[in-house]
Amino acid sequence: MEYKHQEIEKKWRDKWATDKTYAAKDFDSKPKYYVLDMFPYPSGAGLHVGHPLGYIASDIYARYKRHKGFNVLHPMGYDSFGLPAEQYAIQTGQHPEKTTETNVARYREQLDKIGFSFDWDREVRTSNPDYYKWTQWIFKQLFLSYYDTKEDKAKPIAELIAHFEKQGNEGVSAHSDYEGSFSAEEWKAKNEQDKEEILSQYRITFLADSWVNWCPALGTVLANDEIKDGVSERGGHPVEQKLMRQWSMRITAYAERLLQGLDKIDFPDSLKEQQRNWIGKSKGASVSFDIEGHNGKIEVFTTRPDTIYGVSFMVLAPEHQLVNEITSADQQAEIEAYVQAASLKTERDRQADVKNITGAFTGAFAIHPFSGEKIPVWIGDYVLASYGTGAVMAVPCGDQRDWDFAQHFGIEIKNIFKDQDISEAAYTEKDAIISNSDFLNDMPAKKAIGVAIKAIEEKGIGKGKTNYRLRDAVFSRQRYWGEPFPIYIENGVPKAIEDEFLPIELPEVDKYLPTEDGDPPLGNAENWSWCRNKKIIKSNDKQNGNCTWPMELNTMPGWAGSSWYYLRYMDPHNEDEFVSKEKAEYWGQVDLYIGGAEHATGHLLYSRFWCKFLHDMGYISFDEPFKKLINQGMILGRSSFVYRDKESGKFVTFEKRKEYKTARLHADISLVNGDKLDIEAFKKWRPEYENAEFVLNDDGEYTCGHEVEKMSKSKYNVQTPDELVERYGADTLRCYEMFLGPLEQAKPWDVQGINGVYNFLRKFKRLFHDENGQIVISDEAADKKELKSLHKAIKKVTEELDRYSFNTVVSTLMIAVNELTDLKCNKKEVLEPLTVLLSPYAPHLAEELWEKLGHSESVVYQQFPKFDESKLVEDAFAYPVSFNGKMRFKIELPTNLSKEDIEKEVMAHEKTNHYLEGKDPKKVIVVPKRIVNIVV
RNA sequence: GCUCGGGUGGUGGAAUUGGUAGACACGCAAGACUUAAAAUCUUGUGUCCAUUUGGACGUGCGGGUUCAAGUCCCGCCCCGAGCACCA
Repeated sequence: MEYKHQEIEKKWRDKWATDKTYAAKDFDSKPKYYVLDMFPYPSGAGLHVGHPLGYIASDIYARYKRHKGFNVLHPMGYDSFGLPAEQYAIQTGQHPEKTTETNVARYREQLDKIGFSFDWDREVRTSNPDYYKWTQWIFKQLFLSYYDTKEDKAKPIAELIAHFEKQGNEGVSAHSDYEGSFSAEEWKAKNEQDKEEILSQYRITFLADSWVNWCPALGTVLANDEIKDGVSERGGHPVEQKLMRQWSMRITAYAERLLQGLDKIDFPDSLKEQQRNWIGKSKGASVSFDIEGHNGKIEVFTTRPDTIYGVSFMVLAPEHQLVNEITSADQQAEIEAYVQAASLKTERDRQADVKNITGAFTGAFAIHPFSGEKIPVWIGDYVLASYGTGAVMAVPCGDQRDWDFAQHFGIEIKNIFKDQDISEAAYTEKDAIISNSDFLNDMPAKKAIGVAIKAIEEKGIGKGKTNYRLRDAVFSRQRYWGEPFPIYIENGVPKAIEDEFLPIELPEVDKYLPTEDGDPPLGNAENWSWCRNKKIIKSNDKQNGNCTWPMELNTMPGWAGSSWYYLRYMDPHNEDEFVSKEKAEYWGQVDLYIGGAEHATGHLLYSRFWCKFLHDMGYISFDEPFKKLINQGMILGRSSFVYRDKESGKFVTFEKRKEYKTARLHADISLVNGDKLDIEAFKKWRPEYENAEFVLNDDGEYTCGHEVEKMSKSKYNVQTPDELVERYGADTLRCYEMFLGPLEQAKPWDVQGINGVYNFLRKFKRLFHDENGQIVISDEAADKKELKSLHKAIKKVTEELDRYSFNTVVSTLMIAVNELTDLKCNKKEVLEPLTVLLSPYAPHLAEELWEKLGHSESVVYQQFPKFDESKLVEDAFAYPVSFNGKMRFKIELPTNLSKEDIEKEVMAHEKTNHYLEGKDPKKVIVVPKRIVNIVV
């Protein structure tokens, strides 16, 4: 009897599409459940078997929840703005939209073959104007808001302006870089540019000159999370620091809430840890040091104010503003040379150079605020301009870097720790007793921190302060294929374009490279400018020249569209709102979110940030987007290698490779079966191998070497799902990908075991048929053994799915099928629920069998079978688990029995009696729930 | 260096709260059906000792708690991931 998976799967795929079987209903009496996948960037390479892993898991869960009576939202879309399509456009001139269209079509085709229960009517694409209209709109809300630190939420900037007009910036509690003060009159007297200069220091998205990561090779700026090890994450190009006028997001305003919010969401520990790390909260104090002979002060941040008497020098970052002012004449040349050298170093050089201690003395001295001592002021690139205040008070006895610096330059190292030896290294633990420190003497360090902060505050030289490592995120990119900003620049002042003109659609350009003036690609668009009559002029209308303002030429980064897409799925066709309040209220948070761990500090942090903002503005009622997150592990490729003798050019089998001088070459995995090379296929693979010669092993075969690597085209180790779907069917692929191991774990792809899963499905199908392929389903009542098998499976599958253990479910079903096959069970009473159990994993086959059972309605609408504990009791048995003067028995019994019931059960039970035969049970002791101690 | 994971047969991996370690599957071996191969089916498969019944040892290493430890506690070793001049 054949398992015609292709036929079956096509039939149901078509039916589901026609019937819109998986459409999610807005508003339903059923409870809602929202299962989301991280939407893909549609790349030209298509899907390999690693991509659908997470989608399969989420699909299984979505189907399970439907069976459990939930109204499930399970959508899919595309993160379709991005670099590859643009680079392809630069090379070929093909519009990225076209490339994207093609790739999306291919993705869709591949996805459809795997039998996902997506509600495709809700598909979104970030590059679609109907979608990015709302990305632009949200951007505007951010632009038109500031963060009130007293109410701890974002508020409209109009309220801040009203405040300025009434009483200047006095009494303003806002997250801002602005430090000056002004009265209402002074505010009103300012011109528009000056006002904006100040406002931009309050806005949540703002345009400002800031130090950014500039990647010359990509021709764009990058956010911190787009840089790994000092080079761009995409392409690995060097990155340098540059002062540029750029859009940024004041995510730092949300640092504390982003940190606190982690406690109420169910994310993997490692990911939470990464976010905590990224936010990098540290508590301490800011302290100002006077400078001898100068008005300025050096402000430092320290986590160890208790060590203030250990300060023996100060270090400023080379970029620090004061460096020029305070440098003495005789140190001028040295300092300038050092600053110059530091500015030439890329981020990467600087990191690589950590062990090299460099610095220069400014010639200036700071005054110790307590002792009044003169402290030399140095500069050094181990102090980062971007963290804290860009200056540190150096305490060599308590900080290893300071210690190294002092040692290197022969600066004094004071010891302020009682009984600690600091001759070889700094003592960095916070458990020392402080000494040589005046009023802090004899205090344990932890106590001294508080006392020191109090003293600092009383003296008016600083205050207790919390610092965050998190930086504001650069929001503009010098690229074409992204969302245009809904912004024009009027006399140097950025202004938001009214909602009625959104979306601002991407203009056509004839080339996708920067302009000759160095403007971003949008600078190539003709008449890309804003007219006072509030329209982008389409024609080359010179006479409007005096009433048009330049448009913002940057586009938004990739994470703009992906920061809120989960909301759009709730209401994808709404033309008046990004999501209606009612629908956002109904669908609420994403209950289960599945995706890769690589977005830990990017997408997952930005989405949380935007969610909190939209919550603050009253658009949505929740302030965390994702309730539970699972990171699926990467599926790695198993590369195959052939070994070519460098002299003869012969290919040497793995066993004999050491006898020759060989070079290792990747061989396409489709030419290899169980490490044995298909020699004929290999010869045909590439023309240059046509006449290849081989040194075979003793069995006359060619064995390949192998290694586990990332799946990639260039390694010839890519397995596409398509070929497997064709050969084994989507149901097999789905089961097999789950069966491979725990979802979260990285695992090498190995097609060896797929036959086992395929056989399982065939065996499942065989329960319904006789040897001739005739349906044999019996209406007879199932016996106890059959029911036990079934209910064991129901119990386990339910428990396993409830704890997201997707891999073990397959085994459980296999066991059930094996048992029922042995029992020759063909009872409808058993097969019906069993089919529903199978349905999330192998939906096509389940539908087919469900139909064979005589049902006209889809199996999708069936309730998940309920576990009946009493069905297990019948077959309870006991066995001895240890003998040590006392005999103990483990007995399988329902867990809800009382101690007395268990005793009764044990005594009454046939098999127990069998074990106890000839013995006289005296006492039964219940240890844990299901374990019974019988003392004999 | 810091933080978080993780070490179980030839392989992928099972093992709720401590309770028959190695489920399930792959691979391998033997057998059945075949002229033969493939496919399929049956049986076996942690290691060691024993011809059998059986026994001993076994979850990275060393201790400990317990009637009972892969699981809990203490001390190490190794692997993976993330962060890292963050003051």
